[in-house]
Amino acid sequence: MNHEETRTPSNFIRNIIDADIASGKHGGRVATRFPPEPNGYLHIGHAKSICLNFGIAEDYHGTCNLRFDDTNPHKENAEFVEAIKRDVHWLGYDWGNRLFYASDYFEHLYEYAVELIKKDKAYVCDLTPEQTREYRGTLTEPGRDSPFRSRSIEENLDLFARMRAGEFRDGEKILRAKIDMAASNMNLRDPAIYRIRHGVVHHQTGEAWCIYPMYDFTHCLSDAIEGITHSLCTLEFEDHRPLYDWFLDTLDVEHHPQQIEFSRLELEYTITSKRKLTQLVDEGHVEGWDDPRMPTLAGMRRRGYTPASIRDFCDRIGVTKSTNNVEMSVLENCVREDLNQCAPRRMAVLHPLKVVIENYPEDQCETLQAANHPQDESMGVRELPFTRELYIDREDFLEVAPNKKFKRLVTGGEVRLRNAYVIRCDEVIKDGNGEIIELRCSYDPDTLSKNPEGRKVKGVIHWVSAPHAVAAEVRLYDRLFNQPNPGSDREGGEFTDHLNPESLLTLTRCYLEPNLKDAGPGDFFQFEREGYFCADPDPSHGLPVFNRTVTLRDSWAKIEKKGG
RNA sequence: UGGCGGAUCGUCUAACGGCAGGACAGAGGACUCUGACUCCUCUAAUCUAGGUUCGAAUCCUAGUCCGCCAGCCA
Repeated sequence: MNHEETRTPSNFIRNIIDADIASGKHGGRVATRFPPEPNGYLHIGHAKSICLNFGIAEDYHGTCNLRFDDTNPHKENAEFVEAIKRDVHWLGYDWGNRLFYASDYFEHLYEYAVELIKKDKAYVCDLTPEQTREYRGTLTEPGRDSPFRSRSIEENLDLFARMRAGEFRDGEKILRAKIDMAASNMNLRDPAIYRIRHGVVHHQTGEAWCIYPMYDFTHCLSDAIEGITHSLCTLEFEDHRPLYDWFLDTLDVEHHPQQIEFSRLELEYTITSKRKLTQLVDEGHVEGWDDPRMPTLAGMRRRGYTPASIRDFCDRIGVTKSTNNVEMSVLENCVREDLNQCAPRRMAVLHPLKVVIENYPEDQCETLQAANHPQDESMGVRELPFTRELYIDREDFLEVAPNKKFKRLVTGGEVRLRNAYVIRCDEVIKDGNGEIIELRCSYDPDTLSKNPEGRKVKGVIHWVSAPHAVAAEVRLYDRLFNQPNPGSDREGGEFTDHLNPESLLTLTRCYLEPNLKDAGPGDFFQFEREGYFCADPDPSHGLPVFNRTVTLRDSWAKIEKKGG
């Protein structure tokens, strides 16, 4: 196959859609929807669904609605609604004028419920929640009919109207679909479709309602009302499909969308359960929903992940029904690939070690030029001040080379200062504790943008001019959990037991090249030889803060590891 | 012990009865003023057992293992 332009690989859902279009089903129309409940922030798992639904709409010249599944006001709020809209937009998708709320349909849904009652397919039930559970039976035993199952249509109509009017307390009555208490599929054992909820203010409908429809009843009808053709959801709703179809077959609706289920994204070393993410925030294990260690879109944005890299990731992991556990390296590769192309290069010293160039004039300051990108000239150049006193990274100097492969600075050895001169280390200055505090070096004036005569200098290290350096705080992030599957509590432990205590390392004394002084929130860079970083919106103690998005691929670390 | 679903290189995924391919990871090498990037080479898979067929990852039969379901959550 040589369809290089075909970026989006095919999958079983697209195959179904292709077949539907070929057969003329839905008149060849494609309409999807992304239906989050506004009870938390969007995470990487939602990104998979967003890319799937909006991606299909784009490729098939169809539509994709953003619909808030807001039928449980108890857990939802307007802050989440706004955050979700912001994150979908940030990811690069636009719902145009197709923003909906399930609550837009509350009146319509109520009428459908009345229709169900009139068809003798729903009844008001007075059983307590405990009794309902007892009557439901178990996985292996059938349930028993509720004693209220045989109420007359007239009585049900009256009772349901009075439920709406607020005549009954929470839990006193529910409206149930009349299906089959002996069904092997538990969802069909007369599921609840309306419950009573007093005293909650719904973020959209306020106090207009005291009864709220359940998911199963709401979702299929919302899809039908919006003319959705393919209703894509995750695997745990597979058992609900017969119920989805039952409502649409029983009621008089114009469209009957097709529900198709795919497997949830599982990512190594992370969790994507909303309950658990909420717990991380509430218990203060992280700083908030947008903590750069969170797998939320808000967190990933703050961490420096680009929308393009997340979309690319979603393309690469594919869509199937099989259980999966995607390696972190796939995600990391996606950001590196994107950032490598578009991130300007800068120099930043994370663990400063003072270097004095003894043969460089004390009052001299040269302005050197450096490319913003080694492969992309269009990104231009920047200026770098070079002076007698510099900082290099402590990790780039060792008194004695540990092995022949070590290319950095050693006592008496030479190294190239990136974009500048070759220097030699002549003397090591230590404090009373034997700690190295300064290096005395000399430079070769004849090595600016050319190789030294008669010898080879293999190593190149980064540096900043001491008097020009911008002090900054740099935060190095590592995985939030130290277990590949922190969410699967096999041994009955809490998932928080697997939190990585070293997920955040804050460096408070870093020195950046002066060009970084004007970086604005969200600006991203490659700090050469260190990784990709982006400017955090909140300064710390007056210092600019940079977050490490991801390290560079590091083959030296592998060599070191093997050698040690 | 009920119902529904799943199983292909280490990981993710392709194949629609006809050469098991790609990506990530891993190994080796080339290049390099980033131990980055790029380039080249290599390693590596059809859950098991039968059957149908000229030919099976794909169809059939019987197993095995894994996931989901007993909210007035979604």
